[in-house]
Amino acid sequence: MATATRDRILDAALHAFATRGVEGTPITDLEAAAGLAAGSGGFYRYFRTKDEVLAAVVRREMDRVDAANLEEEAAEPVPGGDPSAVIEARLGRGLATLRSLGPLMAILSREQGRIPELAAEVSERMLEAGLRHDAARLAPLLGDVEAAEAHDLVAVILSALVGYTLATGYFGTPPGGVEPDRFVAALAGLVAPLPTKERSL
Amino acid sequence: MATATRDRILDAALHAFATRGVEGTPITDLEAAAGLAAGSGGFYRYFRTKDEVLAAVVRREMDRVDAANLEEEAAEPVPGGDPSAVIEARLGRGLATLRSLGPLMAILSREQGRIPELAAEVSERMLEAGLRHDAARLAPLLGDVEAAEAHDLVAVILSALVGYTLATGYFGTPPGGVEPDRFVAALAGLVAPLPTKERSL
DNA sequence: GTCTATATTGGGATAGAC
DNA sequence: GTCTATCCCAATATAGAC
Repeated sequence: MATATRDRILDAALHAFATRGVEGTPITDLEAAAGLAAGSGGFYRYFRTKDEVLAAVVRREMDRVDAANLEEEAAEPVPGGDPSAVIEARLGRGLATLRSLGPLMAILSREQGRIPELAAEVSERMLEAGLRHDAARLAPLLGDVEAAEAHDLVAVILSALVGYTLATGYFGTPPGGVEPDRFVAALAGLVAPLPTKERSL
Repeated sequence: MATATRDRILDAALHAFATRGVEGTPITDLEAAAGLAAGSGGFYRYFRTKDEVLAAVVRREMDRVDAANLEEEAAEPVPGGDPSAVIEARLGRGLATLRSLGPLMAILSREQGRIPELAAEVSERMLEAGLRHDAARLAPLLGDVEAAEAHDLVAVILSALVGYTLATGYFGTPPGGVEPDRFVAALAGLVAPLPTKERSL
């Protein structure tokens, strides 16, 4: 099985880059973690540079999450029922998705603008596309809220989820000691009281 | 003036660490930016290692913000008036403070848990203390909201501000293209409709 | 307090055998 | 496809003159 080694390098890189950073991870370590002899050039059979692995790792994670999102949405039941319950459920799933992206977010946090093309790609695929998608799904749930307002609202909600996830990752403990369930409940408590379609009927 | 050089090293380190990371910044560069000859050991007259500069930079920034916060609060007028206007004004100031912390946040994002003691110090001084402080100031504005709810609520608000600031810093553009004023307005629009003291009277 | 010069090391990358 | 061996450079850190 030829490419199994390549996948093991990617697995090792995802974990090592997230915990110790790209600069902080010698290629030697990736070789060792992938079952190659440390210090041998084995790595270079699969990637030319460390940044090439980085890009491959990031793209593989994005693909993985896209696929998971598609699957999840296909499994989602018809959206009938109490809009505020729908909103809370969606917030919970959104937070779970972000948490599954923990290692990727840790890597991006560290690398920041070092590779602008990669940052732009992530911004578009993970942030902006998700934002448009969520705004389109939220709007029909709200009554007399303009589309532009729904857009800003989703930006606020997404920022809250991202900020919570990042802060938890940085410090190892959630801000204020607020556990995920309570966080989602508090956020839903802010969003749900808006005039929803049910109530405005 | 003996310590002027030390301050210039700190200035250079704050900027360089924020943009290129600690690992990505050779001590040589700090020397050059501080007006010393690159490659000379001039740096070592003031700091023993790069991590020692890092800690000094982080603490200086925290001190600076603490001082600014104290000053700002002393200048704040008596909180009479419309609670929702007070809330929006506070959110705006909170976001401005976070943006002034941009370089520090960029540094912390990159370093993550590499120096746990430093991370714990920042978590307590910048996040947890601010959260307790804000919760104590928000609670009297809200009517029939429990103290525990106010606490969770402030965690959500702070997460939103942090997420917005970090995302803007990472990608160079605010999430969804929502500019700070509109972001604050949207967030205030979520918080202000809660039962405030004025309305419940 | 700052310089020139340099010792030293860690790690990226390659050549060529197996 | 993986190994041993090695080249090479960048960057930390020090010694000692000025």
